[in-house]
Amino acid sequence: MPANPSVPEAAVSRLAAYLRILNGLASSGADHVSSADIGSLVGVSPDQVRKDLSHFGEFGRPGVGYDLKDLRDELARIMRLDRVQVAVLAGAGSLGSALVRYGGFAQHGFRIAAVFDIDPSRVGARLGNCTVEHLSRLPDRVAELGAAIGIIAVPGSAGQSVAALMEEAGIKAILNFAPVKVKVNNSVKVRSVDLGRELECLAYYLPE
Amino acid sequence: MPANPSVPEAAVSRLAAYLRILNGLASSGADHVSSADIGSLVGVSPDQVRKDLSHFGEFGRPGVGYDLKDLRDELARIMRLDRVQVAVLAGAGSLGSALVRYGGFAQHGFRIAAVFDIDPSRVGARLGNCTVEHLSRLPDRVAELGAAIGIIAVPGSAGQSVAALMEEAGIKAILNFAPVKVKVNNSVKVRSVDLGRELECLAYYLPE
DNA sequence: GTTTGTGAATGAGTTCACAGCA
DNA sequence: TGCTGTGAACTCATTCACAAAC
Repeated sequence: MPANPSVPEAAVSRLAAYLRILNGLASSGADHVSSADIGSLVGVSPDQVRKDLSHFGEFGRPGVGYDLKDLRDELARIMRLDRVQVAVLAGAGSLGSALVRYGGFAQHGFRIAAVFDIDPSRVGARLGNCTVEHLSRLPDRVAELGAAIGIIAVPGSAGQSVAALMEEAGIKAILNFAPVKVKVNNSVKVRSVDLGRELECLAYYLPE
Repeated sequence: MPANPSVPEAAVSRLAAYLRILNGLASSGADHVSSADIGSLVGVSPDQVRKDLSHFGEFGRPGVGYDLKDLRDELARIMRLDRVQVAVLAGAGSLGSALVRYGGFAQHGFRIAAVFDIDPSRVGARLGNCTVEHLSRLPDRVAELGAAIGIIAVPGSAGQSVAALMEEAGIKAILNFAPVKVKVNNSVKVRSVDLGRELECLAYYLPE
């Protein structure tokens, strides 16, 4: 079931949310959940939950619901979150540093195994468990570490060239925080988060 | 033209991107642009550009295109980015600190005018131009500063209560980084960015 | 009675295609 | 000819509704 392109991207995002809920519920004793339970905790309709799951198979029993642990394991497998994913980070500025310190990633099974920057004054600095390395080391290190995920936290002007470097190094998925649209071969998946733009959009909704 | 709800949210986001492009182009001499120019720089179709603009009026001239500065000014007005927007930030942890240091916001006309945290060990610390204040000061300070935007960078467990506090204080738009769905009165606009989930979604697209 | 899985209906947003103006 | 603005066609996702399973 590897990355079926017919599954809406929004559905993939919701599946990640369901998985979190199930992980939370797993520690709290219950052993079955319904699509209504999941939906109300995540904020979507039960129909939506069932439709999202139906892209991948039949996991529930009519009249009963879903076995909590089974469904959790299935979702983790579908989302490739049943193993540790190794990521590398380009950019050790304020955003990059925050991402390394942000515990959330490790907690979700991601390991930021190397950090790179092009600024010599940052190279050699300690950041979390990593020592900042020069960007030119990225290809070698990606190969050594077997990293499949790249995180771009560099200024917009450097975004495209870093993306190209990652692609060349064999990175398969990129989380891009640089405020530019990066172009890569379409075997590489890119998701972009533009913090400035998020705020700009909010301003639109302000009254007068 | 205040926050027409019939305008798709995706269109609003693209308008912000167009505005950035236009700001870039404005310094580079040109005085007219076509929807094709804008589209190719942002990565959307010319049709899309024209359709997005058409929600707000007619800004171009057939056969000629758009006057660069006029369009820039119109978009800035539509997006409420023709004035400085005052924001407050809740959460002075690693993500909150990074957001304050991240120059990008100021550059786009946003001013983070106050930072709050509930942890006494952080209160009083210096962060950018601000001194971290106790969260209980938020309502008074929002009123004093006339802030309309709130940024939530606290753990998930505190997200909902902080959102409620902001709503009560008169905040009209919230950028939420806490990994929970926050519920507020629907006169308050919320956009959420869940960094953990972004990475989780990427994992799905990895081969094997 | 409860809850799933899914084809059909609805709805939202994007793309098409063209009339009309410069 | 070149480019805009926009109704119409289309695509895609969500919601509905119901038969089948427990």
